[in-house]
Amino acid sequence: MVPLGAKRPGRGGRSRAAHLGPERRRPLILDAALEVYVERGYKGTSMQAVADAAGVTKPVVYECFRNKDELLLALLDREEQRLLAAVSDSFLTNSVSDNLEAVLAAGLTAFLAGARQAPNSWRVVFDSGSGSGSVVAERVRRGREGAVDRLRELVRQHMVAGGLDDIERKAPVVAELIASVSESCARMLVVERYPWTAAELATYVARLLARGLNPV
Amino acid sequence: MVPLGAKRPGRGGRSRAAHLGPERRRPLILDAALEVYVERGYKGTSMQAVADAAGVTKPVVYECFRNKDELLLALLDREEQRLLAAVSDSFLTNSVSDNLEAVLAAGLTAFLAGARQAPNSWRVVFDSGSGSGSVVAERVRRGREGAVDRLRELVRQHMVAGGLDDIERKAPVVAELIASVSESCARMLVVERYPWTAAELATYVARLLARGLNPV
DNA sequence: CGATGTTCCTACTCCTAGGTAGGAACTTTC
DNA sequence: GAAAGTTCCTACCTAGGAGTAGGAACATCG
Repeated sequence: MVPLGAKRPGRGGRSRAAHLGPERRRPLILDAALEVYVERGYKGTSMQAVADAAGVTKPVVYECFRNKDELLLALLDREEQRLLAAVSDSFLTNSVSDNLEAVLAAGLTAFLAGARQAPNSWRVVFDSGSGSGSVVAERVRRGREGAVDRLRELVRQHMVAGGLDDIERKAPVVAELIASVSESCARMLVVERYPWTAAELATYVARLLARGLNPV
Repeated sequence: MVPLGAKRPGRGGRSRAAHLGPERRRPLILDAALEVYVERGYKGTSMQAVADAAGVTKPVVYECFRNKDELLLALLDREEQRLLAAVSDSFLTNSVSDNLEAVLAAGLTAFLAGARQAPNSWRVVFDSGSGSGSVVAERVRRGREGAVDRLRELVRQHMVAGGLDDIERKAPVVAELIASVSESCARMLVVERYPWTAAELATYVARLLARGLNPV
């Protein structure tokens, strides 16, 4: 009906997208999805919006991901990997001892430095909390739970070594506290942009926690 | 998708709802909305679902609240009041001194007891975080921000009294930490149902924080 | 160049959820 | 009991987003 030529409804003023195929297109779609997700949140991340941001039309997105859930889970996977990679990087520059404060400081520094190095990844993984619809939220929850489980074991060992009482009840609490404090610190740096470096904040908070945890 | 086979259009098998009028109906709608919100989350809280839960049809809901945002904001207001009332109640049973640990313990006990006493209110106010669409999320954010502001002043005073350095940079961090630790504790009690009483947990955590904050 | 297979785009369908119009049922008042 | 005023319900409209069918543009290979 309308002779293509100028531009039409779907695309703004763009011409036809490059001939890449699903394999090579997929990472680009994820990039676009990340961008949209970060600046428009879960609700604003429609398939149409992602397609637009990728300079492509919806069916192309659907050739790369079967549906919206798969897209978002794939995004979550990728950004989680990125974040873990960044954390690993930072870990290598921090030697770990067996004293609680040092372990906390090193781990927290790595975590915060990773978050600051890949802020968008951080937002996807941690700022999705409840908002995300069912599937994504559930995955985030499981991921966090796994981290807290490991943290709890670590805390328990330190408590045993320190000769504390009532460990079975206290360790889970302390692990949760450390987790939420870590997330809170990351939010201060990434979202609120407090004027601290990752190492500074980690050191300060680790000392605070370690002092509180050590027996009087 | 919906197997509306045996069911009929609007109401299931219910008769006509009582003749109450907007004024008297409004609180009932809020009750229904709370119930739906708590068990189905933000996304699941459609006007239809609220109407069903209230034993009423959509237009009745719209006579009580102009639109969905107004409904949810009204709900947020009401539950926030409930929560504050519960917190005030608990405060009366805890005398406050000028020593940091005692102040923290008293405040935290009140907060946790309030959360446990009105768990559904707590969920609406604190568990809505990012999920809620724009308006509600924004209100929650502002409410939290106000609380952190007050907390920061309190922390600053204590730091001044303690003769600490770099207060302008540290006070905001500590205030944020206390806030997120408080929320984390409330989640342990209300959502995860850890086997602690409010007072126990508050005392334990307050000691931990106070020790960490006091100068060596 | 023409045939073949891939990749992309236009143009739909379907469905959900917000929101509304207008009439039916009830209550109150005389 | 009938008129008047409320309150409620049925039935609809609409926007927007998930997901799809089928054809147009491209690339590649002969």
